Amino acid sequence: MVSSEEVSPKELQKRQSPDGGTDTAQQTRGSGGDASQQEGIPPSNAPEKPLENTGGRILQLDKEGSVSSLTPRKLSHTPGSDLHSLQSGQERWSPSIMREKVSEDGYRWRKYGQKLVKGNEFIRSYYKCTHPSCQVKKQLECSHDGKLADIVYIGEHEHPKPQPNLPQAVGCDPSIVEEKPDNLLLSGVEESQAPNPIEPTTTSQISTVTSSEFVKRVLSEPNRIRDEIDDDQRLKQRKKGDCNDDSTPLDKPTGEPRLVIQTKCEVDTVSDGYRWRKYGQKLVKGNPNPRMARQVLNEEKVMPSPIYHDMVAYNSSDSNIKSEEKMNSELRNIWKESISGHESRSTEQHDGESRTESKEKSAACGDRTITPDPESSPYEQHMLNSKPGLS
DNA sequence: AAGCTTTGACCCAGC
DNA sequence: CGCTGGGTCAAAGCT
Repeated sequence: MVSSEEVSPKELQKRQSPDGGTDTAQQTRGSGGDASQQEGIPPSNAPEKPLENTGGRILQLDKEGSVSSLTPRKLSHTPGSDLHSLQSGQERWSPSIMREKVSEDGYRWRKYGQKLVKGNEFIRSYYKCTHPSCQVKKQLECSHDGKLADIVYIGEHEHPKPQPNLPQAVGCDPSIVEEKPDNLLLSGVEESQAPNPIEPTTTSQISTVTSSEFVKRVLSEPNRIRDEIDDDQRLKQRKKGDCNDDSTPLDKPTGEPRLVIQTKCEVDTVSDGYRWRKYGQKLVKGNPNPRMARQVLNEEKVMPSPIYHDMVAYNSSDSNIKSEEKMNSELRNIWKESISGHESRSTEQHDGESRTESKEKSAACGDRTITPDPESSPYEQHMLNSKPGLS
């Protein structure tokens, strides 16, 4: 909505329509209407998403986080564009992102709903994996600005990723970008974030089930990812054990606790990369309805600019939970260790950041900051370490 | 023509 | 028991 650029017919429509444009009208119950534009995600129509650049860089991945392919179709700012911009530091892409959009996670997603969640702060989009037998879902929350607030994955893909080369429908996961080898940004992002979660310490333990694979992918390097992914997935699945191969383990509503790891991506001006920070983690019980989690999230996500990312893991057994606890303690240790090693690094980065935009970020994040929470810290540390695309 | 997004409405769980 | 809010459905429209 904000955009002042071209207005697609649809947009016009929306604007004209009562709801459409302005959204946020609360759609408490029905969602519909409004947010569509903000979403920006779906490229298909929404040209408007304002990219956000903070200081020349875009902090947000698209809402979808996806990186769409660059084929030029309509221009719009799409989410992906942001990424690009990030990279190039400027323009929106023109790309058509719509259909060509590639989900970073490598899967295809279909949007089946959108809703304005409480407070209207964020618009939540619901996506389902288009794979016939896959019931994985993901929820993207975007701020009005079009910034990606957070992503929640529900379930795990039990199927191989669609061919990367094939045009992806929609999805974008900010977090994952493996699909595009080229994307520096993306790769940067991915890597940065990836490393963390996956780190054996954290990831594997934490998100044993679900997101693990996802995370992994993210972590893994863009290039090799593809090949590895399949293997990884398999391995993970095996590890999971409790989950059946084909079924969607996660989606089971029945009281399986799920672990939601909330991470935020920040642009590190200094290193020129991205850093992912864990800013929250919670175990959500009950049905997939992330309500509880949401509350927490809302609290946490305060800042618009950074990219937030939630990883959700479903734990099917208590044992998992326990392991998590263990993990926590382990993490603490790790964290301590890392602090010594990291500290220098992380601090440096911070410092660097502070020079430029960092202020914004820090300001933003700073609030929520991840305090030395034993749990979070480790993650954070990892993230910090992780270097954006290099390494 | 197929697939996807949009969006209003419905359903259901939690309070 | 009613209200609120989140998740999903499904028709319509668009690419």
